[in-house]
Amino acid sequence: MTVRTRSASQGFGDVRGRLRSAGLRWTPQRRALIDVLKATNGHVTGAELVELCRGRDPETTPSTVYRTLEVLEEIGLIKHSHGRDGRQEFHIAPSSEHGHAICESCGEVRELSDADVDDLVASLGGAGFAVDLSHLAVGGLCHDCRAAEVAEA
Amino acid sequence: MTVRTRSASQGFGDVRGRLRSAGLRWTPQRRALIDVLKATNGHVTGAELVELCRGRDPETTPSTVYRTLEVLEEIGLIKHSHGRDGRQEFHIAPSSEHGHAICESCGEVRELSDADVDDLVASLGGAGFAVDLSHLAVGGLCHDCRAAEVAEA
DNA sequence: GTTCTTTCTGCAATGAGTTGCATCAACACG
DNA sequence: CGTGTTGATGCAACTCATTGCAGAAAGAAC
Repeated sequence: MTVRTRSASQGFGDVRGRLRSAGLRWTPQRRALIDVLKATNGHVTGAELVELCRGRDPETTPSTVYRTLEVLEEIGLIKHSHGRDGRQEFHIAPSSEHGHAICESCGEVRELSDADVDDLVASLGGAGFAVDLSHLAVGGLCHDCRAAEVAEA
Repeated sequence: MTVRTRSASQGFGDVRGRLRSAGLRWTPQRRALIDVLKATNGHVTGAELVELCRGRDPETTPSTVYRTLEVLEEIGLIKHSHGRDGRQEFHIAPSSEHGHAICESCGEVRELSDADVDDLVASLGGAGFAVDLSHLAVGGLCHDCRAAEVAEA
């Protein structure tokens, strides 16, 4: 059913088809947002996406952007999580689910490997809790920022 | 320096003194919020706290509540994290730091044990990332909700 | 108790994100 | 190509949270 490739941007090839087969529509606004998403590599906040869309079409309204993001998440094209300040961060859906480690000082995001979380997933799984890796966010300090804090003290 | 006890509510015994020794002030508004916090056991959102404070004093303004929460977090009395919807959740500071597993369906929150996260902390620590356990949030489905979803399908 | 310093409060404005509702337009069908 | 159905859009209003600023008041000193 689902074709699995390694490329994260693979899914962007036939968004229209994916929407249609879900009974959803292909509109200029959605096309614009997808173009914007294609052009970003990494993680973007909702507000940033609204701004970027406004760059293409100044008429863009936030509600449409956020609703479209919801839809795109439903069809598995993107994922969102929440940064340390509680703001949404979107990223194009990876081929495999993964969590994120976010530096609370500089905001740097790194992806968690399976090895990082295996034990946690197993431990909670044993307790009946099914972990949703895509929503796993670990706060902390990255190597550089920790070094900087130590130097300060 | 810091007296360590097992009781999470221990710290609430001398908030006034703790504030004073940090050059901060003891005001009616802060007293009200602390009373409210004492009365909650578990996790509360910012908005809920504002509402609860309004119950005691209808004049309460959000900015004061949020700023006081910030102060209380600075002196280590409470901690906050972000729920699956990005809203803040506050809880009285535990004797030991711990993460949370949040059910994305029913919102149930359970605390993570050290055993749950040991491997993750070690793994990231090896890569130079210092995990802040109090900000660790794992999304997923609790036992009951997972059973319900399976039954639906 | 009066005075002074400095923090805190409350207001008003702002930003991020969400929602209800009337209107509009994809797109399937004839 | 015309038409009808249904999903999408845009607006306006709303919630949660944050911030700048002027005035209020806690607490220390006298």
